[in-house]
Amino acid sequence: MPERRVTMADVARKAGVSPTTASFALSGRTDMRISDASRERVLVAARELGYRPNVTARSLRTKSTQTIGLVSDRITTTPFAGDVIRGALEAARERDHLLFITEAGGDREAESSLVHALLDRQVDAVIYASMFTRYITPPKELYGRRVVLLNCLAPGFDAPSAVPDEIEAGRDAARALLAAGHTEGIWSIGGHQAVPATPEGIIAGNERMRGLEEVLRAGGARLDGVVECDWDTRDGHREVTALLAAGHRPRALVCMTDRVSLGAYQALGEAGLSVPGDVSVVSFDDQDIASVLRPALTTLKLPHYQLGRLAVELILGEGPLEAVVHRVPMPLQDRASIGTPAEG
Amino acid sequence: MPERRVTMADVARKAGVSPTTASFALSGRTDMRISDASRERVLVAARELGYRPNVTARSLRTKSTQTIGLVSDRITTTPFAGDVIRGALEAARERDHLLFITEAGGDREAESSLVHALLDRQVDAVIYASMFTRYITPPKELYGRRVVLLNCLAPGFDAPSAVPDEIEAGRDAARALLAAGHTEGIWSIGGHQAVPATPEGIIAGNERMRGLEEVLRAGGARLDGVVECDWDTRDGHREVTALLAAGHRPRALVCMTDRVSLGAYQALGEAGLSVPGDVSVVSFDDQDIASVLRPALTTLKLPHYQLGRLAVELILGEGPLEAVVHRVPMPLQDRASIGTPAEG
DNA sequence: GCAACTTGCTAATCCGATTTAACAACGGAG
DNA sequence: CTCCGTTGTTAAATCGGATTAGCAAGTTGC
Repeated sequence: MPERRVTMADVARKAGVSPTTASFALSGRTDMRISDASRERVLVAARELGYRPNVTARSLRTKSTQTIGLVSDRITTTPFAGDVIRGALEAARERDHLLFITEAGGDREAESSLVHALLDRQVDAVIYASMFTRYITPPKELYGRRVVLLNCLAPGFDAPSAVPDEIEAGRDAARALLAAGHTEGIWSIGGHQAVPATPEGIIAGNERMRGLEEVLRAGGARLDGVVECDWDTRDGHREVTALLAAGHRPRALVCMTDRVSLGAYQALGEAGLSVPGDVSVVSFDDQDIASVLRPALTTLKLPHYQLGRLAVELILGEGPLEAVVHRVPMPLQDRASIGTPAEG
Repeated sequence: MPERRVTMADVARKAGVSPTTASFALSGRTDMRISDASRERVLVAARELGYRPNVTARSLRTKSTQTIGLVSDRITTTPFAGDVIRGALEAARERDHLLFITEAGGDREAESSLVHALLDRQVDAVIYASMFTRYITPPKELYGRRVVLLNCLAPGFDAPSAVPDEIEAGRDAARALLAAGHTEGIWSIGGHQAVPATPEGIIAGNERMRGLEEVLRAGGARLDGVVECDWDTRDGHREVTALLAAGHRPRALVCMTDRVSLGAYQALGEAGLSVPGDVSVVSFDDQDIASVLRPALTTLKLPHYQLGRLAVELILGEGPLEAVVHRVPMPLQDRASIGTPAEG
């Protein structure tokens, strides 16, 4: 049976001082004068009794619970976004904070009620997270609170955002292709996701394409074509198959996700084309499959761990939060799917 | 700025009653006599003021925080185990509870300090979770507390466990093969994981193999061989390649994980063998790739969502927890990788 | 008509800390 | 020998609820 917890009163009694003195000694405040002797006695008593402060009781007075709430749509669900949680968890632990994780499944009402549940428990701050980068409107309960937006943007809402630097990732994809000598026969599979399954999901597509085209153009190259489609394996397979069937002979594919790349690999394989011998592939996201495909996929990694970590670091930083957009680099995972262009 | 929260005292004042009456009216207790008129006035006042009880303050008195802690080694990290979190989250939400998620990375000291951090915050109960099924020793801080073990077993520790029913899964794999007509040329790739990267990680392997062999034998079939190896893509690829090179001609592979299956697919493909025309494949886990491979992989799903949900349901159930092992079924995801045995 | 209940409500206390205000004891200045 | 400031300590209030004990007023019993 969990025996009664040791309270500060127990410590004070054992040390032969008042609870007030014990409190000051334990909190180590210097503005209240406690003799070294008393302080020592309290500390020893606390150690011997295995005293641990009751955070709940403390926070009733201080208002601070050393606790952060994280509200997401479905962030824990997506296969690799667990990294967001891990980054946030580690950063929180380094600072002796705990995280409430919640998931609203995209339901506004659930979102509100979860935020209430968090506020009822006196969380110090809230991280509002999205599964994919998009514009959002935070629930009204969050206005005026200490908030950081993770993987989403809310213009007009006074809070910092942490998002992947998709534009620079697009540029890096182009640079990797140019460096290997690619200047023509370059196709984008997935494009801007202009007709996406998710109407808000256009940030990643637009920004990746913008960076890609900018650097390609500056390097004297260009895109032969952009295939607009959804971003799943099936789409990649279908569209690349169609592309080849239409008589095109691409030298390099820029696939907008690793899942699209997998579909592209399958379609190329079925057509007897090899990667990267016949066709180079560069991708985005760095999901699990990327490193396991044959050949291993060169891709720009979504910095989930860093995003989670940054969100916590921002929220636990000193001073007021400023409505700044923090763009986190997407590192190039340089593997084996880019080669020199195949001969005519 | 977040204006001062509405307290029960505010509600009482507005309703013209004492805080005591307000408390009773709001908590809806029937053992204290409150007139319908007063109750109604309090409820209206609370609604108009948007009153929400301060859970922190309440729990100081009641000891219950409506909060559960989850301690895991690295559960948020593994690609698909986010489902565990989701299951737990949903079950908790249905019961108006919130979850503290923590991750100790396998470090005993970190584990202890996290459990302390949870207890300091007065969590009602703790779920101790493992990434893969294994035997564990819970940190001593958990003894005598309300605990459920998720995906792990601790003989002698007085708490229920929720684990996948690996034995039955092994049986189901065998049944699926038998049903398709396979009786010979059956190989296990991965085996018991008798020399595993993780010395504790033998439960899944042993139990899957046990169920598999039991039903195969009862069905008049048997295993031609068991290839003991680690359970990753690379291992599957290497071992199946070696198997074929040694002149064996398997009709069905039982791969111990989907990653092993992916490796097997690659090796079979390179050898010009087709799935399931030449070789059938049945697998375990049902990771993301399983449904996306070509042909889609028939596999026994690790019931992560159900495990998470069950753990919470157990912990929030009435009465004392009993040290029972709950085996959660692993449903067969019947896809396209099993066919009738190839001729001679 | 008075004791014994019932009904409806509230004052006071508690939970475990933090924090404010005040109070002894002592030393030095004048 | 006072007066004042310093030092070390503590009583009491506070945070926002839950709970216990008790108190008026109205009802019933005989």
